Amino acid sequence: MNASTVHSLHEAGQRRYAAIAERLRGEITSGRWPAGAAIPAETTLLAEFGVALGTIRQAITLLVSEGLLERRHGRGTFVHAGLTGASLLRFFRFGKEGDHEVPVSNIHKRTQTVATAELAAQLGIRAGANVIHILRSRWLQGEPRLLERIWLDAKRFSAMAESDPATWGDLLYPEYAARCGVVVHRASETIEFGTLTAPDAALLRLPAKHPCAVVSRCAFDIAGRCVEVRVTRGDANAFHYTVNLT
Amino acid sequence: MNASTVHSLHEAGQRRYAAIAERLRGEITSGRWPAGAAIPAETTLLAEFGVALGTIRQAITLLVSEGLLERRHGRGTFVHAGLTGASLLRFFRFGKEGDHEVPVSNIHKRTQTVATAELAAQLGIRAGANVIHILRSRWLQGEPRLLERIWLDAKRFSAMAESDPATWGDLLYPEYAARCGVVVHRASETIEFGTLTAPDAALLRLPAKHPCAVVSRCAFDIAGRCVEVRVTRGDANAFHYTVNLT
DNA sequence: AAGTGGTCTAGACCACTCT
DNA sequence: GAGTGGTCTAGACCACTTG
Repeated sequence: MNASTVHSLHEAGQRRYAAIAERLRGEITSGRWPAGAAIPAETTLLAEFGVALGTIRQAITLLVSEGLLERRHGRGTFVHAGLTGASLLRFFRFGKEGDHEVPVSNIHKRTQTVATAELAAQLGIRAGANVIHILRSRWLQGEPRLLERIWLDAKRFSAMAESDPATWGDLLYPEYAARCGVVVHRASETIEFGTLTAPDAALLRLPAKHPCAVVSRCAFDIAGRCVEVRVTRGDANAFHYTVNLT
Repeated sequence: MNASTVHSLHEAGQRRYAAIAERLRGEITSGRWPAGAAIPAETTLLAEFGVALGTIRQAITLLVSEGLLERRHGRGTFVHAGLTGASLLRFFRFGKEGDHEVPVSNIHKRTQTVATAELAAQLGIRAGANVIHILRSRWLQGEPRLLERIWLDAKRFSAMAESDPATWGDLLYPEYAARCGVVVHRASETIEFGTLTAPDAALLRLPAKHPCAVVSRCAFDIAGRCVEVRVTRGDANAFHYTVNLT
């Protein structure tokens, strides 16, 4: 990391703390500072950039507010470790209220196919590029509750094509991190209602055309690239979703 | 506002900026500093509390991050003005995509009734207390799209019981602010799936038992008290809702 | 004890908004 | 030009975590 241009960036009208934040952001999004790792101490950065403590702290505070960094008092500042996925499925209501058991995964299919234009646009790859497609159901209390279709860029996730699905855990995001070095940092979900096709209904042990909730998710890495597209269906009558709005 | 205790609070182990923030929070949540009003300048507060600029700024930053204050460079710091409600209904998809027209309101009923135990618990009043109940539909492109049931504490919202509904605008939150001095600061929504009763279906010009999305909202004022309970129903096939997760 | 982030000071100067 | 919030400095000291 070369600090020499920080002051010249400042001359160009940019704030010093913003210039420093941009440099740190580069270290993070490029992966040179990997998820979960500690970044240099504030006093180290202060000397490296030749600025006052307050300026370094302002830069770090900015990245903390963006969710890229986490401060831990007395220990250091760390690159945000990413989502496990467990917190993203708290929305379906099955069995006991307040029960946050992770549903068991049952992989039905893992195939390679080519991206449609729409999927390619979402994943930021070219139409016709290879993608991995996963079909799985997720079980709670011995019953299939959710049906998930997942698409991944085959190039980036080659380890997911080569490894044995039986060795995967119930949560896929830790697998992405461990096997492919891809950390999911945020996600965007769209909720709609529909009805189940006959094959999907059979997998969920529901009648064909049964009403279902459809949750379409795009998961993004720390650099803001979409890395996974996932469509989840479940019984509409067992669906509830809570959101806080400001 | 008496600043004399700030340093003594500090002695008690609390941080100075936290003690100051607590004082400012009191001015806001009590209504002494009303929504939309400017608070004293940083230099004024600095002198009043006898602390350095950085400490005042840290206190204000805390309240900004809580959504209680808004900074405007060169103009001042203001108490958050509250939600209009327009941003809360961007989620139903009707007509053209990206169209954010505000649906026209049609009041069907405004009655006084008594709170059930559940409603009273939500509104923070005693069971059996008087509440105002409003039934209205909301129209877009000449069609009824949403059916809303709204409950308000009759004591706090007496102006909504006395005024002529024909004089209300399509958005109720500005009416609450203007007529009752109640500002909606945040809201919590739960989404579920259901089917329409015959009377509700008739008002929405849909067949009885038609699938519907049910959005149940609690709206909170700046002090965190629930001031409105609202249940909205609309055609499930026209529903979509997008959320960002971190 | 050493190292980390957190708080606080006192003061200078910059950038934006309004009159 | 006057008043507001925004940036930056140089340094002191506090609170938390780990070896």
